Amino acid sequence: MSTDSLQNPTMDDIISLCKRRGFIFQSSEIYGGINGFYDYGPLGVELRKNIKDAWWKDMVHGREDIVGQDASIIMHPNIWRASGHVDSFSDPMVDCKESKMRYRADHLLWSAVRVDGEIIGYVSTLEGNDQQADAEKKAETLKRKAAKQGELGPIELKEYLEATPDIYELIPSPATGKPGSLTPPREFNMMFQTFVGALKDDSSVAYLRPETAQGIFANFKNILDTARVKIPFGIAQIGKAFRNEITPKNFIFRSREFEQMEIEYFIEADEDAWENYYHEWIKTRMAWHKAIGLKDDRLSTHVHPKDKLAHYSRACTDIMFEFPFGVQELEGIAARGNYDLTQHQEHSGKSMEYFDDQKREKYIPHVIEPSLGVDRTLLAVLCSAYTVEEVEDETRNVLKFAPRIAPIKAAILPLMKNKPEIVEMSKRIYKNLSLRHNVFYDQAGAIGRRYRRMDEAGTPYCITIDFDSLEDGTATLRDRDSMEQIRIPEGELAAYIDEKIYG
RNA sequence: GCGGGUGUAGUUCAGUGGUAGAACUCCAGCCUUCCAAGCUGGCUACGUCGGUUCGAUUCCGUCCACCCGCACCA
Repeated sequence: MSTDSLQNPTMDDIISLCKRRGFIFQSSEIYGGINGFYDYGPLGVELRKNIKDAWWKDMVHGREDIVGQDASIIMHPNIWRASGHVDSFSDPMVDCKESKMRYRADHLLWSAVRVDGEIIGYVSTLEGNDQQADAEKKAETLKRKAAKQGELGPIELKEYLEATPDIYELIPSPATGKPGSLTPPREFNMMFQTFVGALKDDSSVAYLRPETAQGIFANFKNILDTARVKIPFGIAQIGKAFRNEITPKNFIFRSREFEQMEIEYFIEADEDAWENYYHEWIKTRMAWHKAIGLKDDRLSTHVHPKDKLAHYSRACTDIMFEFPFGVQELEGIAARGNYDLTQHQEHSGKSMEYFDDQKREKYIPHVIEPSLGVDRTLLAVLCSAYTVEEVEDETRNVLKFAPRIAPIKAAILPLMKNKPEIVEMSKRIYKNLSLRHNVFYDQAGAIGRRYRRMDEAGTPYCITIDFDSLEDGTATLRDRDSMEQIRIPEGELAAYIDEKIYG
């Protein structure tokens, strides 16, 4: 039987399949949907759970140096002041009414233009390498147009936020070069707000967490005191996070409610210690992505240039995946120094220091943070698994999931549904296997059709019971990818599937 | 937020100012010893609200959602 892989799937292919087979639905669909939210159906929830379980098993259970936790979604609002999210997540934006361009207010720079000390107008530019040169050039032009003689004063660029309201309308739009079209800075807060308690006032404002990481830092001391951990060690967490994105897009890739799998890995505070851990984590995480079935040739890394890093950050590498809509970030691995713990020590007034028995000294540990999106990973898994093959002039849709993360591990299919003995044996096998795996029983339709149904659900094994089974106690086990069949005694089915799933 | 496009069955698409049709899927039955077979029957749709009209799925507007650009993405 010859098989050929056809071209890569488009997002439409993926979305349509997700809907058709019950992986992912638009949230609140019967009410017209809600932008940026998605629901997981019967197959989706299994796939998602398996991905999370694989991560937890490999990163927590499979390692002696990492423990888990699960912090609440709503936490003390001061956590988000300490982390910087209250300030940095509310980016003030400026719109140009003329050109319809939108700018971050801290990226839009301006300066008064003085000739012999007298203000003759304003210039604006965008943050960038040549911002000063650009502004000075514009100032020259302005001076020439105004036909002014005299000495041009120095151009001192300031952020738009530093302008007073009466100056907003004098600053020219970078797009049009003319003043009068820029709006005042407007807040776009990315954190969802709610109120804790019955009273709706400023003192009861709380936030849905925009990341899970801070819940780990906030519990650092508790875990240090109870879990008998020693540097280096990590705390892992899987949980929902919420961001009120301006523009959610690309299906579940950027949604407003999503789930993260994060580790804060605490290490010595020496300035030269972090680099080894950092590179080790990049390797570990990259290997994990390949192990759950992401296509090797679609994975890559992106190293953040030093000048783009936050001031506290030592280094950051993203693991990228080639989605149908482009190469995008899957996971970020950041060396964050001890910024977060230090911030919480300052804001909470509680010590975040660790006493190192070996070194006989106290320090605030540094941290490496591998942070991964569950939904993005799931989408990458779907993109990697989706295969269209040509089989004897028919096309076959197959999701080639690694057996470990496949939603359904095996389907039990009686070859005929109107032969009681075959049905009885099939149900017995189904019941047995269902004790340890998510298996599926299907007796409707021709056998070929049932195989194809399972192919599109990504089920790695189909077990078929026929007349021979009644005679010799074996069943046919059909492999999803090769479509080849072998006969296995009923009693060995469970062990065979175990072996394939867990290695 | 802006510009453009789209919205009819589970999916992919036809079509109409007099309330709709296909293919595949799905369900039931018959048949069938292994890769979407056949036969019979069946379920299921005009995104929302409003306007025009005797009558709107169709024309117009609104909202919602999706897609493509732009901008944004700690």
